[in-house]
Amino acid sequence: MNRNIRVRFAPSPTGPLHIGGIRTALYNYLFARKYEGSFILRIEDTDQARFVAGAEEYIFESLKWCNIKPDEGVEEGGPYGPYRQSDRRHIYNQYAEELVKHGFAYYAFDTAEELDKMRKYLEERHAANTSYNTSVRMKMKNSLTLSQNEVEQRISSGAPYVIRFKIPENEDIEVYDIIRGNIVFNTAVLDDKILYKSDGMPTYHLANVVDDYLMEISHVIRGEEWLSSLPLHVLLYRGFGWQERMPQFAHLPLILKPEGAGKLSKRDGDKLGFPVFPLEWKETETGEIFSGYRESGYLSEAVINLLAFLGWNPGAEQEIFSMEELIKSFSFDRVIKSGARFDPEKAKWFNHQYIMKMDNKRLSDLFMPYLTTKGIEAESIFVENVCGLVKERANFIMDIWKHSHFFFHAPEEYDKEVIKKRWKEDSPVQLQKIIELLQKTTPFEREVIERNIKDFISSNSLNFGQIMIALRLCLVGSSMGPELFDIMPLLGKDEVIRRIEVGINKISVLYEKGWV
RNA sequence: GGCCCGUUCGUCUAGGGGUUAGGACGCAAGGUUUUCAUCCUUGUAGCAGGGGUUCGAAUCCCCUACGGGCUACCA
Repeated sequence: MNRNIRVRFAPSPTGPLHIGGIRTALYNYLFARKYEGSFILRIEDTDQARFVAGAEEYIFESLKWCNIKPDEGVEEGGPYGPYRQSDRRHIYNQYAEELVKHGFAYYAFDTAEELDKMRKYLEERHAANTSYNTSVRMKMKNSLTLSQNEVEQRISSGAPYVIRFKIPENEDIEVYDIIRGNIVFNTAVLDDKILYKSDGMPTYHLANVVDDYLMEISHVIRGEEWLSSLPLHVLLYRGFGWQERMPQFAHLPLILKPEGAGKLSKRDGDKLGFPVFPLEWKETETGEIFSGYRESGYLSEAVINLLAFLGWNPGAEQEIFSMEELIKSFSFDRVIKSGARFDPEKAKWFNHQYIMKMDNKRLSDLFMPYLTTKGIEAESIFVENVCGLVKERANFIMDIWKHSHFFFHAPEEYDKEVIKKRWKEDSPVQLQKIIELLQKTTPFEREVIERNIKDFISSNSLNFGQIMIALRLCLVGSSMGPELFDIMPLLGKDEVIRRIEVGINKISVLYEKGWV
């Protein structure tokens, strides 16, 4: 590669960015980092009608959460700015005009009604193609059919017009795609796409080519949905005389719905119980809420890891990759060509892997807000220790509560099935002895407690499981959770003894009344 | 409909002429554990179909089928 690597992620702020977009951003980012190039974030907001308030901020925040940092962009600035197309609107017109001047484009004045009529007409005749193309453009109202005089008159009188690209009649356009190899398109099936809209804004096609050129983009890495417009873009580079500086293209496979047909879309997630958005998004008009990975208890590292593996793999058996490792291993020749179905179960597994190996401090920072929601206040060192004990059984951040609630409040109920199976006539007597034993246990630490209790059980020839479960019932309320010898020191001597006392009373009552 | 892209276990994938077609998720069984979870072991299941090319095809070519994308003054 003899050119500086410069790639861009170019989302349009028409709504929340979904994980397909995040993955595109990620691949761009990985590629840029790997070759020490630049990753540019460009906002493509040329469609004023589809502008959605807050969408741009959402994009920035999502990328931040994912730890994908642009080198240049709206927020970062940079030498090729501005990085928002609406802020660049003044530069596109001259390029569109240039194409007209050189005969690669033309003005068109057709109204929406006229276009409609044309399509209907062609449809009725079962035309292979109902688009504005080489075979119909000479029948429409444009600068190819109207006299120069009339064209000038219309434009100067302020009549609305667009600029369309004049597609060559019958020519094979061969383009190389890094992922797919050579692809041939015949221009006969292409249409005279609008480059410049009557509202004074360029369309994606014009803006994207002009900006990629001006920003010296070396590689265009985008979703497969753009593959069909690739020949148009190539023709545009050619029309401008920029073919020498045309970027290389890589069209990524799409992320498909977990079941059924089509690419992953907005409503799939909440329908099937997984997020499709990185961050929660609330539709301002309808108030509809779309869940996000962050709010659903996913770790951003896990999301990055699982997204990286949707359409790419390192060719080795390792599956857990940090961002640094991804950067090191990423390459286009290991990007898959076919679309990948999103698998929520595998996503869950990835998250579990990351929660298990996550540092207790960070985990507790993430878990703390959930505790606050429950009205629980706890010291962070205590929460850290709790997280350390239960993290391996949590798939999501909030699962920690499910596995640790007994650390924060004494049991109010006792699992009846467990009482029935494990509580015995003499359980209260034995537990009473354990209370006495624990009272004398100092320091109240894991090893000491364990030794004392084990000695007690064996010297009295008691059933280990029976005693331990009775004890667990008192402390936890059911037969779940980490090792009791780990739980007790965290709870503290006083609380442990108090819980056993309460447990003896309450469980005995249940047991005697035969409620179990 | 037209054009383009694709097709290996249910899902994500390894594999580029000779493999018992490998791994992961899921699922199932067993083991470990005072409990739950983790963990370990084992099992489950796949080259879309048909033609070629070849001594030999998951691998190369063609056709069919199926899936997907695009087909807007949207990106």
